[in-house]
Amino acid sequence: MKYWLIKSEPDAWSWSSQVKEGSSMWDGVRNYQARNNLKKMKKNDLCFFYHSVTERSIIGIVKVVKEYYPDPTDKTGRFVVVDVKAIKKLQNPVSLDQIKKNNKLKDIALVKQSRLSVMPLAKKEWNEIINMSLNSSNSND
DNA sequence: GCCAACGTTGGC
DNA sequence: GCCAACGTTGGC
Repeated sequence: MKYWLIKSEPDAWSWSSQVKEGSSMWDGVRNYQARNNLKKMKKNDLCFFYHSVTERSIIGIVKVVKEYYPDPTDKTGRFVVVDVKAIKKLQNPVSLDQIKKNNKLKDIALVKQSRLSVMPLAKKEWNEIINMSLNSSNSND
């Protein structure tokens, strides 16, 4: 079981779209590093769903329900998608600000590589973010 | 194969 | 809305 974080601009594809659709393709990735991460995803891996730009918060959790296959929206045939399904919304969204302030999370790609849209998370980083989502008063650590 | 130019992303 | 950072493209 691996853990990931995937980003979307809520204007393009939001958490509520994901919930409404249930299981759906995670398409539109046009970056090789992100694609390579998609290819490493296994069925039942979990991903944080992050809203970029307007909200800059992790809002929910999705599960990989189908491993990678070619992205039908990509005419070059170079990129892939996975299918993901909304599992649950976080009790409290975890904002980019909170993540940046958390010393245990200072090395995650979300902070260091702000443009990467699909990134792996270590289990302890995953757990740390889960903890933060359970505790809205968690501003410092 | 290098690198300048360009386009895109995403934080601010 | 701006712009820095970064990835990609294409000319050489």
